[in-house]
Amino acid sequence: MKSEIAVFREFVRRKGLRNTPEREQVIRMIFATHEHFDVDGLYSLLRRRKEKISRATIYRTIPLLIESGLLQEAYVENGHMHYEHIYGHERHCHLRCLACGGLVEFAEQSMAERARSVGERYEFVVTGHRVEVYGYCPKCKAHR
Amino acid sequence: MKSEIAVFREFVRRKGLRNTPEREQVIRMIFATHEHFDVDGLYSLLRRRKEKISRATIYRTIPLLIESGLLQEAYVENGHMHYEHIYGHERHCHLRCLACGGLVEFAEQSMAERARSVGERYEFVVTGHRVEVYGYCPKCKAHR
DNA sequence: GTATGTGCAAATCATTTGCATTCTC
DNA sequence: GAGAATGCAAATGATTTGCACATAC
Repeated sequence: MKSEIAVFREFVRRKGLRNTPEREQVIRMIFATHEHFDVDGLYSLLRRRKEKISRATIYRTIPLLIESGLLQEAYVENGHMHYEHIYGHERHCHLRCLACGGLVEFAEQSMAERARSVGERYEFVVTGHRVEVYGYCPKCKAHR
Repeated sequence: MKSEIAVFREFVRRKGLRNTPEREQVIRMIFATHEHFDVDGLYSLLRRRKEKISRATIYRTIPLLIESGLLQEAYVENGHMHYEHIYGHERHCHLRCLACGGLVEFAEQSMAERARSVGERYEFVVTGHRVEVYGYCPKCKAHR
């Protein structure tokens, strides 16, 4: 299996774009973190590692990563988007508590299968899916 | 089955809030439109009907509608949130084309069942779910 | 060498908020 | 009558963009 960087290099070449050290740093950092991130968190992480990459570059890189299949939007929280890397991972779904905002992840093979079969029914080429289930977690449902 | 307005009135009473004609207009308009909407679209619709309701009121009403179970966030498009009313409807899922942005809706009972069963596994009280599948629609996949 | 990418700071745009006024209960 | 809700306009905060300089191919 190709590395994320390799996938991105190929994508960039195919599109006639250019690869840069900044973009590769962004990719490495994204794949070094366990899972979700937002732009500001990523920016801080990069700064802490002494990488001088601007927010603008991060914002400009993200659509490329999505288009190349490395990344997907996960959910909006506190008014801004959160992303998750999806290359080389089992997809997971999110279970969100509406009261405390808590997030539980779960892997659900059957969701992925259903997503694919629905896509086929509409003659789509399915590349991803996102599932969010909400309700009240054990702690919060007790408080109601 | 109670009307949306009745559900909201009860919610408001239970929370010790107040009902207002503005809120009821918002609810009527949301349930009069077939399905998805965004704040600006709703605002324009209301204006066209000569209802003088400010954007601020719409923004302040939406969280109440979500909490009362009438509405849910559907997806982010063009940088802003889109909502869908969910009371008295079969839930539907979305199939999105990554190339042209096209949206197909589908009802998928099995998704709802899986959502519920996953929630139970984590001892959540499940109140809703959101599924988005993406890929390339028949027209766009041909162009690649 | 040329087109693309980067960083910065300013601009944009959705959403939120302070405040004076109006309205529900 | 008291606490809530509304409308307006200003504030906020995430994201985008113009531009001058740097860099990949």
